[in-house]
Amino acid sequence: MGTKERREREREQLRALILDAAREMFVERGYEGVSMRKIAEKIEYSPTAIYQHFKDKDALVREICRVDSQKLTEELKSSGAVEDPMERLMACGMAYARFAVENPNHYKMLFLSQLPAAAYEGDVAEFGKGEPEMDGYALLRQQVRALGPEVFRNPGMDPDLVAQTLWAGVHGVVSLEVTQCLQGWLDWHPLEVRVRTMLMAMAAGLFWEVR
Amino acid sequence: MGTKERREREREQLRALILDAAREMFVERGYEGVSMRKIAEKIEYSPTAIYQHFKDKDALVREICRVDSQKLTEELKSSGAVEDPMERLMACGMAYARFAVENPNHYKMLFLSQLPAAAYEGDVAEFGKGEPEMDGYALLRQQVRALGPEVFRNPGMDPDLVAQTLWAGVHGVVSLEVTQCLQGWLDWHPLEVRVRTMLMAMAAGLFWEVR
DNA sequence: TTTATAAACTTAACAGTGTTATCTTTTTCG
DNA sequence: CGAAAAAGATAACACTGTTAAGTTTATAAA
Repeated sequence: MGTKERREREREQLRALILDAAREMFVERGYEGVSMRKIAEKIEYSPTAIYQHFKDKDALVREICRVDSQKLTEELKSSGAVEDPMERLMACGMAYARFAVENPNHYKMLFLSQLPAAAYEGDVAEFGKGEPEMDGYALLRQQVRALGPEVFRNPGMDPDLVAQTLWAGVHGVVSLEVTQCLQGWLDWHPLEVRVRTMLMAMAAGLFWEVR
Repeated sequence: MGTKERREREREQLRALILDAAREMFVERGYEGVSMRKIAEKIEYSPTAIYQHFKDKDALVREICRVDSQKLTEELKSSGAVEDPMERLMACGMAYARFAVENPNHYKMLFLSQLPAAAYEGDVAEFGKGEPEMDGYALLRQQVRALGPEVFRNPGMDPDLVAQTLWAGVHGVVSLEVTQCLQGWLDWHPLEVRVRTMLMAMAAGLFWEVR
């Protein structure tokens, strides 16, 4: 009588197979560089088989992003080991930047395309939102709050605004890096220097008593 | 024998026609939303006619970007009217952000795709000095230098690094805006608040005596 | 003016894309 | 067993960027 369970399990296995193959290919060649047909070829199924598990290419990519953005959150959580709240925040920013340059195609799909926007309209998207364990932004906000309101240069400033500014700052540096938009005619300082400078500048600008 | 001149002029006219039609369409629908065939249809030529003026779609987009990034530089130059160097720098940042949100598709093509990168590889020498983005960046650097070295919190800091950090900061805010990546996931503060906060934070972090 | 030539332009095609209607095969269950 | 359903494949549609080959048109030479 466990046939139904087995069917369900097999279905899940194929879904996982698709996701794994697609992930690998997207990581290597980016969104545009991967076609449904090539994914199908890799897993030795017909292209239509994929459509029984994902509505379309975007839904597939979105699912990969959803899962992998949790990996980003995991990376960020590694900064939790740092004692000092301010240094922890800096470590979090550096971890973020590291993830981005080590997974440029993932990063592009996550934060440089408008795919997810349309995606998160659905229901599964809300999954984990607001919980620091699963939501990278929530983690960041928590870390900002942990600094205590007394370190804010502007006492009335919303911690959310601070968090959003910090995020945008690091995002700005790494996104200019991963899309090598201005490579060649600008003498960029090394990435790590730029990230560190950005973090230091924002920290010194937003908070008291930094170094 | 002005026939040759006339031919050249007519050729230039068609080129301009293509550019204008393509620009309008790209502005409205973005890179992916516009096909060579649709451009051709709009100007009432066959698709191949376009290829006599531009090597491929990327070259066409690149040319549009090249011209229009000059417009960005013009916008930035408008901040020159402001007397105080620090306030001028802030005005420049606000102008940059304004351009981005008013021309989101242009901004995406300029700084959120890797098109230009691949483009400028071939003929850096040709573009080189007069490169519009270069001018925009040069303008920013000039404004940073105009502050004088005594306002740098870190006296030894390279003005280029400062300029690159400022750019990245504003770019981070507006790029998260134009790709509405995290729309719905996050309760964003209004864009203008975020840009202003970013500029204030970086200014306060990088320089002395801000407000 | 007629003709060769070069430029402009189009047609038709190639190889690819995401997606889906239709069909076939396989599996489950009464 | 046979019916029902699920899984999967084939073949097609309507696109895409791009180009080889052919056609028209305008120029320059004879």
